[in-house]
Amino acid sequence: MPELPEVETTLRGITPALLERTISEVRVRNASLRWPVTDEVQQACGQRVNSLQRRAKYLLITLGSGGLMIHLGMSGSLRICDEDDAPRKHDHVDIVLDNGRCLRFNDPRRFGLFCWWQAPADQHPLLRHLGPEPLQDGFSGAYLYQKSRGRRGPVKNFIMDGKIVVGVGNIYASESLFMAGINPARAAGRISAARYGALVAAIRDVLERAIAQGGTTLRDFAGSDGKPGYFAQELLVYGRDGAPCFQCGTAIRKKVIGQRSSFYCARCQV
DNA sequence: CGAGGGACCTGGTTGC
DNA sequence: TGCAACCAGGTCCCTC
Repeated sequence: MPELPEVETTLRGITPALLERTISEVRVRNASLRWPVTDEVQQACGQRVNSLQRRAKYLLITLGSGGLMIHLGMSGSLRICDEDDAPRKHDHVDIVLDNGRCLRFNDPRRFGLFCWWQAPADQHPLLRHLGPEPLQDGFSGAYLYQKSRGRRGPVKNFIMDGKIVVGVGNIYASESLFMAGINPARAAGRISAARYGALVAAIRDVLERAIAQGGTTLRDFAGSDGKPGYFAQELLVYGRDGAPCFQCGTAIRKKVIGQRSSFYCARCQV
């Protein structure tokens, strides 16, 4: 479900409710996520929330010592509620605050992650090998060009590889490649530096606009306030197979690349 | 090292 | 209406 804009939307939504509050309890109703939720998370109890951040699609809640890390996987979401509100189906974990409010983690498919980390967070095994953030310095056309030399695989897989750059998921990979006029199946190592410059600009542009719209709601994404994201209406190719390209009118195609559905215009994207 | 495929899950939609 | 098949916004891990 969530790509970087949806995680960023969630982060911004939950931050005011958590910041500078003390965690009174961590309630685990169902520990069987992708990795089992361990008792380590109980170290959060009694600690104050110093800050919340996002790294890639991971949410980091920094406490006085160590912190909690949450990943929403394909179907996860977070919302703020009262601690005694009746849990809904797939509400697996609660972070109960000292004011009776509660951060509730819901994840039907249970691909998500809820774990404890010890500082420094960036040395955590899941974070250590991640590439640069797409909206920060260090991510540039020159960087992508250099990293892609010798790569024979499709450029779409390349930009979705978290070791190369984080946060570009299936929707925004298709969108940014369309915006840059690059065919998603083209070998990453056979794309010029200039075209990578255009691709970086497109990735930044689409992610920033999606964040401004509160993310993309395809079927069930909602921010922490329960509201959907409105970027779906700005999608240029994703989910539009058979419909006319907005640039040239040719029917948008759908093709499986790297086991994921990809959408593109065969005429505009070379 | 890179590429490709399977794995982990539930639930909504599609097609017979 | 019933039921099976297929599909879904992620990413780790194993093999070649």
